[in-house]
Formats: sequence, C-alpha cells, structure tokens
Amino acid sequence: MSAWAQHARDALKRQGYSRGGAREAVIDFLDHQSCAMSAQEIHRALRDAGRAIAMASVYRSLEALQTLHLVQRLEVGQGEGLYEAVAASGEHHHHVICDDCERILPFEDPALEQAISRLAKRVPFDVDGHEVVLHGRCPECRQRRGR
Amino acid sequence: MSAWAQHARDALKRQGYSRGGAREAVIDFLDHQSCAMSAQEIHRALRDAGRAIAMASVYRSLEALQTLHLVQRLEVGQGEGLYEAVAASGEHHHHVICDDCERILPFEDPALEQAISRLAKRVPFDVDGHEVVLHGRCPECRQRRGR
DNA sequence: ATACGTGCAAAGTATTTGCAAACGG
DNA sequence: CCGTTTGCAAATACTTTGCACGTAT
Repeated sequence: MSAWAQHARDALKRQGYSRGGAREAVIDFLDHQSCAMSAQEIHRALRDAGRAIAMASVYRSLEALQTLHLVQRLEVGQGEGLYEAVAASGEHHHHVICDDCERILPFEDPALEQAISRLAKRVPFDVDGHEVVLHGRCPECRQRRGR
Repeated sequence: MSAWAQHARDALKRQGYSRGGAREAVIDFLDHQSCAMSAQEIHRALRDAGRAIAMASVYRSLEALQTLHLVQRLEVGQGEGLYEAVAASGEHHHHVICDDCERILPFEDPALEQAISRLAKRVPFDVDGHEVVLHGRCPECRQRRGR
C-alpha cells in the first residue's frame, strides 16, 4: 500500500470513519491509478477485478474522500465527473484533454501556478482552489483525423 | 441587437442554418447576459419573459451555437453546464465561483493567458482552448458563514 | 414544395437517497 | 451491542432523442 492509501486511511480514521469493504476497495483502486477516472469506470474496474461493490458505494466513498480533500473531482467533458487522488505532499497538477478520444494527460507548471496565485489575490473572492483544463487533440487523434 | 447577436446570426446563416423562433430567442437572450447561465435558467427566464420554448430547443440551440464556437459551455459545479456567448473579438475571460452560493464572477488576466500559451507549446497535444476555474468564497458568503 | 426547426414526450445517463441487512470496533 | 457502511431499488437532475407538425426559404 503506497503513501496515499495510508494517508487516506489515517485521515478517515482520525475523522471517526469506520472501515468497510467498499470504501477500502475504492481507496486501493484509486491508489493504483495514474490518471483521473469516472465513478462508472471505477465501478466497472472493481467488478471486473472480482471486487464488485454497489454503484452507490462508489459515490459514497468518493464523497467521503472528497470531503477530507483526499480526492478531487474534476469536470472535464459533457456529463461525467472524474476523480483522482490528491497527493499528500500537496503536489498539484492540471490536465490536458483530447476532445476526440477523451484521453487525459496530467501536467505541472510552476509558472501557471504562480500566475494563478497572484491572480487569486486580485479577485474579491477568497480563493482556495483552482482547476485548469486545456483542450485539444492528442497525437494519435491528430494523425488519425488528419491535420 | 448588439454585435454578438449579429455576429451569431451571420455565422449561422453562412453555415446554412435557417432561422427559427426558438433559436432566435436563445440568441437574443444570451446577447443580454453578462454571465454564464445554465440551460435550465435560460429556459425559465424565457418562459417568465413570455417567450416560452421547449427545453429541447434550448439544448438544441445551444448545441448549434457551440458547434460554431459562438457559445462556450463551462463545467463548474456538480451537475449542470453553464453557457455563455463567446465574444466575436476573441476576448477571453475565466471565472471564479463561490462554492457556497454558486455565484460566478468573470475575470481577465493577461499573465495567466501568457503562462497558458507558453505551456500549451510544451505539452504533446495540439491545444486549441482552455478553461480556468477558481474556487472560493464570495464576500457575502464569507461574512455570512464566518471567516 | 422541401428541408430545417420546434414541441412534446419518452429515453438515457450520471448521481443521490431511503431503508433494511451486514459489519466493524 | 450499537452505530456505520453497504447493497438494492427507487428517485432526481440534466440532457438527448424520436417523431409529427409547423415554418422558412
């Protein structure tokens, strides 16, 4: 079990949550993902792995994890949210998405973060988070669809 | 009729669309909005203004407008998309959203745009658009909920 | 006249909720 | 044991689609 899963379990315990099979499965699963996934994908993957849990439990687990900022939901496309583990270290990245095939790639950029943190001081809201999504075409789709 | 509505109608005509009451109403409505609105809000507002159209027509109109890049959809919260007119001039802004009351405020920031355009050259995708959402608390909610 | 736009109702998809049974501390 | 978590099914919310009819060109 890598650092994040441990971190997540500690945080849940500290907040008085008790453990249950469904949430444990979601934590283990997210722990091994490199990119954001939808609730439906998580559900299907667990079922295919012989670790079937109810759809509702997927959502409830994700909700709990989001509340404790252990998981972050991102809105990228039309109708479904994507969820990904938030690094305990506070590392921070954003995503570029292919509008053809929905492929998602994470990236980091200090200059972008700096621009945002400066900007955050200039708006009248108390800013405590942000999300950046770049849209475009991945190498495969660029080639496949011409141009 | 301001510049955007004219621009939109020209573009639609150029693409071979013919005019119909529902889409005209949506165009007129969006033309007078200062901030992004959901399809449901647009529908309700038109109905309240005595210009009732079918929900399906709101979505179909928005879809056509998005296809021609006359309208942009943004994903901000949990389940509904927000739509706003895209300035003919190519002007470009982003949004800060209050996570308590859902209030949205647009902002512009050249430094942010610059950071993004530099970044766009470094990722392996062909980037042709982007979206930035800051999350936080608006002045009213900050006061109301304390801190 | 003919193709496109619109309204209505039904279908879809993503997510949430109520409740009883199973489970963990 | 007692409160939390889970599964199941029903409910909700948003959006899309099929089809018959109206309207623009």
